[in-house]
Formats: sequence, structure tokens, C-alpha cells
Amino acid sequence: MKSIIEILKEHNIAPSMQRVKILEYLRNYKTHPTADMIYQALVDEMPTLSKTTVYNTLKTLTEKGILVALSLFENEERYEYNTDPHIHFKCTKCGKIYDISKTFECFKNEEIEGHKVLEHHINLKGICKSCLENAKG
Amino acid sequence: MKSIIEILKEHNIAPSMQRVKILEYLRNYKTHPTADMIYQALVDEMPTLSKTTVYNTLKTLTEKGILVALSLFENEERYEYNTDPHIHFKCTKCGKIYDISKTFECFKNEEIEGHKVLEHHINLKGICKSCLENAKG
DNA sequence: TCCTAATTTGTAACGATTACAAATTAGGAA
DNA sequence: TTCCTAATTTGTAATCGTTACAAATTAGGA
Ligand SMILES: [Mn+2]
Ligand SMILES: [Mn+2]
Ligand SMILES: [Zn+2]
Ligand SMILES: [Zn+2]
Repeated sequence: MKSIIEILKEHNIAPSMQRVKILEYLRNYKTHPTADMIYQALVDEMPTLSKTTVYNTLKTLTEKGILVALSLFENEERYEYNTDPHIHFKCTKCGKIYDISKTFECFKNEEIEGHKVLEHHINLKGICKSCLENAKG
Repeated sequence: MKSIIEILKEHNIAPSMQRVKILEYLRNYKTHPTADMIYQALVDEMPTLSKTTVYNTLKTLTEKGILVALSLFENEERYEYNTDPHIHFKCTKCGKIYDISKTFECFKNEEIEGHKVLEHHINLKGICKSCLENAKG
């Protein structure tokens, strides 16, 4: 697997400590965290980290396509490492966001009712497997 | 078509002037407006209208199922009169949000990867028909 | 009419995000 | 190495959408 530093360099982004740690966190943890969650996760290890830096870095990495910003259900941005296309499921009970590997070819480069579709986002909501099992037990 | 007052009474909501005007606006204009857009549209006609009342009313009507709240792409809530299931297309050029009548039976009461799906939201993004035509001309 | 509860209003508080300018850092030239 | 400059980070204040809250207004029944 490519190193975080390599990835940053390939995109002409100077691999500062902060950027490396933030990107590394998002590559390691597929939890779709908010900016604040990332900040909280890293501030112990990097006590001088600023929340502004987290926002700046997320913006830079998203503009370069290394990350993807998600407007799921609540009004807060979440971020994930950009991988294969997939859809999202949010559990209303525990709040976890799951990746679902189902894809929909029907939206690829399609025109719908005369509009040119460039992106599609499919967001599911319900009770997750884990919460369903806990309820039974 | 049922009158706005009838609809409110059926749901045990007192048909105050403010509630009637707000619901009427959403039934007439299918633009998926934000709370602020609704406020701006009505404040000339009702100069004492408070933005808090708009928020309160939208919350009440949404809880009763008369309206639907949408977290589309940007981090702001939009509202629409609750009608048949449909999906949304947002034009990145003009910002307009279009209703698309396509539906997806595949999510109805389905279990995906063990999770129980209760809601699904499909959001498309691209260039709308009108903007495509303007670009050509 | 009067009373009371529902509704509306205005203001302040809130949380997420952005703007901005000062401080720090890093990397290359001398 | 030292110095210079530009990039990066930081802290603070501002902004925006939304919510909390308490006072003011309104409406409907006794
Ligand atoms: Mn994901
Ligand atoms: Mn719609
Ligand atoms: Zn769950
Ligand atoms: Zn358009």
C-alpha cells in the first residue's frame, strides 16, 4: 500500500505532520467522522493541533480528490477516504454509518428528464444489524 | 383539492394565519425552500412574522407528516409538501432542485447486508436541462 | 366579558464552519 | 550554517443556520 507521504506528494501537497496524521486517520478509520471527531482523535497526540488546520486540511484533500465530503442526513459534513463507489446506511439507533457495496449503474453518465447527472448519492436509514441483534437478545 | 385549513384541522393543528400561509406556500411552490426562503417570501405580506414561527411551524408540520424535511447536499434543511415518493436532482450551475419521478422498489422494506432499511434518499447532482440549453445557445 | 391555554414573537445562545491576520515552520539560496 | 521567503499552522472573531427561552399576544370557551 502506498504511503501517506507518497500520496500527498503525488498531489503536490507538502506532507506536513498535520496533513499526514489527518489523512492517515481517515485511511485507517472508516467511520465517516466529522471534522471535530478527527480533531478530538488527534489532539492528544498533537496537543498544538488547531481545529482550523483540520478544516483547512480536509478542504485541501477534498479539492484534490483524495477525500470525499458527505452531506448525509444531519447538517454536518462528514469525510471519508476516496475509494470505490458505494452507498451509505445510517443506523438511527446507534448513529453508526455503514458502507454498502451495492452500486447503481443506472446513474452513470445518464440523462434523466433532460438533466445531465454527474454525481449520485444514495443514503439509507434504518436499524443496523448489530442493533437488531441486541434488541432480540 | 382539500383546503389548507381542513388539512391542518385533520391533524389537530390549530389553523392560525401563520401556519396556513406557510403550508400554503409549500403546497404552491415546489422549490424545496429553506426556512429562510419561506420567511423572506412571506414577511412582506405578514410584516410581524417571526423567523422562529417559521421554524416552529415547519417542525410541527414535519412531525405530523404533512411536510418532509430534506438534507440534500448543502448543510441546510429544505422542506417540501409530502407527496408521492420521488428523488431529487440539484443543478450545480443554477442551484435549482428538481423532482424526478423515478422510484426504486429495491429499497422498499428490504434488508441490506443485515441492516433493516426504513428510509432511502437518492440525490442526484449535475447540470439541469435549462442550463444545458442556455450553454448551447 | 374574563380566563386560560395556545401561539407568536424577539432575543440570546448554540454549534458547525469560515475569515483573517499573526505566529511558526520549513526549505532553498547565499 | 545562516538568512530569507513562502507555505503552513494557529487562535480569535465573525458568520450562518438553528434552537432555547421567556415575555407578549391571541383566540376560544365558561
Ligand atoms: Mn463510505
Ligand atoms: Mn421533492
Ligand atoms: Zn445501530
Ligand atoms: Zn441549472
